[in-house]
Amino acid sequence: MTEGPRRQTRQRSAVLALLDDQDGFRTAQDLHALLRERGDAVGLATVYRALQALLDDGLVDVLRTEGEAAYRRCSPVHHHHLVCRSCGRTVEVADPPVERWAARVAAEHGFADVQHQLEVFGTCAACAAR
Amino acid sequence: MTEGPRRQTRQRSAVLALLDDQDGFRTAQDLHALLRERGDAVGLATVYRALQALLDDGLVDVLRTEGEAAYRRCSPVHHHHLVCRSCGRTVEVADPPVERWAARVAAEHGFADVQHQLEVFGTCAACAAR
DNA sequence: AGCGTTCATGGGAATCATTCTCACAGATGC
DNA sequence: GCATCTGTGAGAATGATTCCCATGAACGCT
Repeated sequence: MTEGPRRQTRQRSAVLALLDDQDGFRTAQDLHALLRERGDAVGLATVYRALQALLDDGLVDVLRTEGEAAYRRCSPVHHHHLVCRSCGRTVEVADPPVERWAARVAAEHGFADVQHQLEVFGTCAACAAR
Repeated sequence: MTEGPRRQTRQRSAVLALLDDQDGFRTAQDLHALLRERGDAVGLATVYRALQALLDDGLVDVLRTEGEAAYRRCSPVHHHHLVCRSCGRTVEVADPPVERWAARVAAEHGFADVQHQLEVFGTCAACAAR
């Protein structure tokens, strides 16, 4: 999963820095447009490559719902997200019980080398008020 | 989510019948090819429309991982999947604890109208043996 | 059964995200 | 500074999904 050594370039730093400023999940296309606005333009293909690399290194999370994939900067430890359906705001949450539950259920069915992905969607307080 | 009344057509029945015969998740393209082999051909666009309708009615589950979406016939009650990474075989599992956990965590952060999606991936016993 | 309305179909074009190609630029190591 | 080798970028290519629209088939009614 973690690939060999990465070369540090202006473009990769730009993508990561931009992600740090974002609150919720952003698509590759969004990031590309934002970078262009911001002044330090990066090729679209490069944005995709940078995101793939960051994903391999566990520095971003990906969310594939409808159509396009969305990325978000995240802590490198395992966790899940609470995502607002309407504004995209996200909260990282840990879930010890689910970890154990997943491992147990998988074992019961003879599955090994287990991973899981869990996303919780809802409407956040701010959006519900509207 | 559940749309208006649906018209019952040969094509929709064919898609649903085919899904009933499948074991794991299948992409729309796969289903289209299988239907063609089987004799009762259905247009690709129609396969997509049928799957979308079935999805709205809660009769199939969708899995969006890499590239294309995969669909599978499922029971209409809420549940999750244990999916073999290598052969695609799936097992439906219920998870009362996660339900409660998700609801509680969401409430703590002021989120309402909560939904969640959880998939567990692993290598099934048969595939691990190889 | 006949009929009209309305929704579904299909095939090819259109869309859209993502990946590939390849010549060139820049990072890294010495 | 230099050689090497990976990263970049623009556009083409790919591939899944959706749109368009003329034709066909359900459904409700009589």
